[in-house]
Parts: sequence; structure tokens; C-alpha cells
Amino acid sequence: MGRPPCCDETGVKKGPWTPEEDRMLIDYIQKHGHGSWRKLPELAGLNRCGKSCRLRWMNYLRPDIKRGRFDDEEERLIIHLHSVLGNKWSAMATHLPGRTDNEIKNHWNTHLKKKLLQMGIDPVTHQPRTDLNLNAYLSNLLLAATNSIGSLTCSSDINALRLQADAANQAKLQVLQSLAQVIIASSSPTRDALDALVQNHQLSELFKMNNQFDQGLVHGSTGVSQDTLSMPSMLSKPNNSNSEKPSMENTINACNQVVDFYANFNYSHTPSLVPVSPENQNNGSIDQLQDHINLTEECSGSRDWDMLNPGNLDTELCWKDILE
DNA sequence: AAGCCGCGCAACCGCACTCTG
DNA sequence: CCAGAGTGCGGTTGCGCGGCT
Repeated sequence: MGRPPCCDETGVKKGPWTPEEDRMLIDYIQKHGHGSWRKLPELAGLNRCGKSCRLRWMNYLRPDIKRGRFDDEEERLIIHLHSVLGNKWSAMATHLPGRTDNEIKNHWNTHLKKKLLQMGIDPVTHQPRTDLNLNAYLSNLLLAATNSIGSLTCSSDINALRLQADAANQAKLQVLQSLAQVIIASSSPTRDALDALVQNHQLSELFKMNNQFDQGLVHGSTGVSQDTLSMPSMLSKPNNSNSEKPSMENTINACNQVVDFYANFNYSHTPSLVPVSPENQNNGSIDQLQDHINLTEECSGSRDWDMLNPGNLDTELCWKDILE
């Protein structure tokens, strides 16, 4: 029943490809094209199965492959595509010229998944993680930070004191950064987070230890009257950059990067697609619009006009007018 | 220096889909 | 319409390498 797996053939080499094998494969395909992958190994004089040859060519030897690190733009695109397409690596690869499905899959599994988790985003649903109990999480962070500070015992050594001060700053900054991530990731972020902040005396005291951050964080949190916290004001850079505290600069930059990441990425906590409507079409080119629609179609199997502008009964007609 | 560990990536495996006769 | 062959895809594995103890 069924066909035998091609790689079960005895004597067929497995494992890493040698430069010689690569050369033979490239030479053959350049001269004859790949034709039937199953017949290729024999014709090219390779002791490999066709599947292995195909994989090697598609993922490594193809001349149009772009190697090297994924840049920020590519990473944003991958995350966006993943939110739309899920684990459809080959479909994603068609939107990233020169990148292979395998490369994208590996990069997702080794880097991007962790990145999203660290931001408090569920990499599967692209929604804020629900497994984070905010108050418990903050308490743990606080405990860790205060323990770290509490361990700073008296010392007459000025260098030791300096190191201890740095450690205290590090601990505070870690709390702040983690807090920022939680707030950014939360879908209805501010009320719980602010309550936790304001009511937690220890945390307030902790932050009062640092003037620059008190200005932004404590004022920003206690003075808030609406449900939405302004992230930029909370994370804004101090006007006078203090060269003695590079770690703070780094942290601010890190927080800003998180914010920028979402801002540039146009990330939305609403399901999958960022709705665009004819009214705001000037925000992007018509090509981007077409890409967006094609992606929707690719994802859902049909052109779902309502996804482009939910609730608008005339959406389909509007879009057709624009595009056709 | 040696052993251990975690990470990144190339490659493998098996299933599902498409094509063809 | 059906069965077998061919191909593509996504999940998983395992190796090599670098950092750490």
C-alpha cells in the first residue's frame, strides 16, 4: 500500500552536504534544470534521494537566496504575516524575496517567538498573554528588586558602594522595563497596572529613589484620569541625558524600541488584520492596499470585504470602486 | 583543559496535496 | 473516478559551535 518513502533506499547518503556534492547539484541544475527530482540524483551522479536534492537546492543553493540576518523590517513583516497566515511558512516566504520557508520557520522558532513572549504577546494568537496575572507578576518583580536592594549591606569601601548603587539602579530599571512590557502588552492595560502601581507603596518608594523616573512614572500614573495611559510620556527620554547612567539610557531605548516596534508595525490587538478603510486609504499606497487584500484572500480562501472595514455595508462596493 | 549546556540552523521525516494515466 | 507517482509543506531532530563553569 502506498508508495515507499524515497529516503528508505539503502546506501543513499544522508546528513550534511559536502562542497563536492553541492557543486555537482549546481552544475546539473544549471545545465539541465531540475526536471524530475526523483530522477535527478541518478542523472547528476549524486548518491542522494531526490527529496534531499530538492531541499538542498531550494533552501541553500538557489542563486537568488538572500543570506544573513533578518532586518527589522523583515521581522515586522514576518510577525504580521504570521498573525494573518499562521504557520504557513511557504506562503510567508512568497512575501519575503530571497528568504526560504525553512529560514523563516527557524527564525520564528528561535527568535521571534521568544521576542513576542517577552513582550507579553502570545505568539500563537498574537493577543496579549492571558497567563500573566498582572498583580502577581508585579509583586514578583518587586520582590526580586527589593531583595536585590536589600542585599546591599553597609560597606566602607567606596567602590563597593558604587557597585551597589549601580545594582540598585539595575534592579529598578528591570522592574520598570518589565512593567512597561506588561502595560504595552495588556489589551486594557492601564487600570490594573496603575492600581498596582499606585497602591503598592513599596513600588512607589522604589521609584522615588530615582528622580528622573519619578517624574514620568509616578506623576503619570497618579495623575491619570482616563483609562488609557500615554506610553510615550511614561517612557520619554529625560531631557538631560546623564552620561553617568548608561544603563538607564539603554533601558529607555529598549522601552522606546518596544513602543516603536508596535507603532511602526501598525500592530493591533484586534484579530489578525489591521482594518483599513477607503477613507484612510491615503495612509498607504494602492499597492499596499492590494497586498493587504491579497493576503486576506490568501488567508481566508475568499475575499472577505468586511474584514477590510468591519461594519460597513458598502465596503465591497467602495473597495471595488477604488481598485477596479 | 575538559565537560556541560543552550542555541541556531541544516536536514530529515511523514503527511497531504496535486498531477497524470 | 481511481490509484499511484511526484512534489511540497510543516514539524521535528540532531549536529556543530560558542559560552560558561
